[in-house]
Amino acid sequence: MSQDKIQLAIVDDHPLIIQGLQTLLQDKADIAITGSFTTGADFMTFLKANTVHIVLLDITLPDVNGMDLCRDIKRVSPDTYVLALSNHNERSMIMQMLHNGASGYLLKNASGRELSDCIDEALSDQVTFSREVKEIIARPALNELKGIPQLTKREKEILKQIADGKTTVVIAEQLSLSPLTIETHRRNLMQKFEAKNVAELIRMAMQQKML
Amino acid sequence: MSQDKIQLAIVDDHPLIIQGLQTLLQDKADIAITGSFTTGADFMTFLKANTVHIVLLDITLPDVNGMDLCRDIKRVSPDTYVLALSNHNERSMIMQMLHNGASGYLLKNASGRELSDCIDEALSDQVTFSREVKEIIARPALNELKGIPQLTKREKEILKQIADGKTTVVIAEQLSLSPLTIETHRRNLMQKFEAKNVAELIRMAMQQKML
DNA sequence: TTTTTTCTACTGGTATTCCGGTATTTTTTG
DNA sequence: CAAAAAATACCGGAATACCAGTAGAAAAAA
Repeated sequence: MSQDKIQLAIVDDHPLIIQGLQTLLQDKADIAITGSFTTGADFMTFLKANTVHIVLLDITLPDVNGMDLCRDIKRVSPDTYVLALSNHNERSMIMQMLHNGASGYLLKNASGRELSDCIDEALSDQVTFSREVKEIIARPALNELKGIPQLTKREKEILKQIADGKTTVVIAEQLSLSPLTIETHRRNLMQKFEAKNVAELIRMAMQQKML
Repeated sequence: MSQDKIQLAIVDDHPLIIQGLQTLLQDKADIAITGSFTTGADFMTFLKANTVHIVLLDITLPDVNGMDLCRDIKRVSPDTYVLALSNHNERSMIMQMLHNGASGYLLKNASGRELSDCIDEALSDQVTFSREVKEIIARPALNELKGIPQLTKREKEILKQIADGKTTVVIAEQLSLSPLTIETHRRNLMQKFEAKNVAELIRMAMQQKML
């Protein structure tokens, strides 16, 4: 049985990507593409009735988000390797996918060679990344040193409320805290983003995709 | 000479997409893929020495932006049809590409069938879009009626300055206007966006991609 | 268990925004 | 040209944000 082909599935809502992956993987003699799917639900149905050794998973699907789907896959079939495919190069996204059981993370601009290597590595139970992703992971503090501020949990919470148009007093009431505390947080936020006032704060935060 | 194959080029920095396009277009007997490129510069070099009837152009390339590249292509080779391929579904982006000479605009989640149709249409000198893009173009006023406010020139100008953290007085000085005027504009902006304060105003504006 | 970070809270004062109006002039559009 | 829209400008006052500090308690990291 061990000489049977590896069963590989593709989940991606871009037909072009599916097409490209299929063509690329044709060359690999030991791999059989057992199915391709454009929604998470479709794939989950398939997975419950079939063996899938490895799945190439686009984490931005129309029906479900990649994190949840990944977790579901590992729950239904813990031995299936999940390779995340994505355009998102944010650190947090990568980390979340790994946390949810993914074996690796590739950006969609990865070369065919990289993809092929990553599949091999994943199948031999290694965690694997495309070149660009490795770079992102490599520099943890570098980003923080270079402008993008790190926010605490409370700060993120309060930032959202401010962006929502809530005043210091209202936020304080909602969180059962002193307005003075909220103000301190607001000021710390402004300092972190080097913003002169809330208007700039919100702009900065949104540009940095903190909102 | 008219029974010669159509020369088609692909410009995209995602190898997977190139792969997918190539596979897809294999079926079309009258089309020859004359080259695929991952940077705008590479393609321009090629274009200057070769005939290209139609180019599938990813408008988010690492080296140059799609608008400029499209304009350059049409300048060097006015008879080359440019089909823009993109993930961006913003109206303004579509319009800009058309304005710069593109024959059509496809989202990357278009099906192979759509792509094929669009190529045929472009080659017969029609302007062509994938289904989703058509929808975006179709509703011009619909958006405006449904929440997204129309801003006047002045309002846009002042909105930008507010987002930049400038106060009423500073903006007034810069525009040689009374602070009271700026305040009126700010208030009108907040009313249009149904925002309670500047924080919410900026969030709304950015979400609506007015900033 | 120290040390550091985060969260909490304060004083006292200034600057700015925000509100509810009103109104003239200029520009655009039917 | 007349009507509508946009840009300009004003008053007075209440609410809120912003500044420059300081500091204890709780939680997280070393």
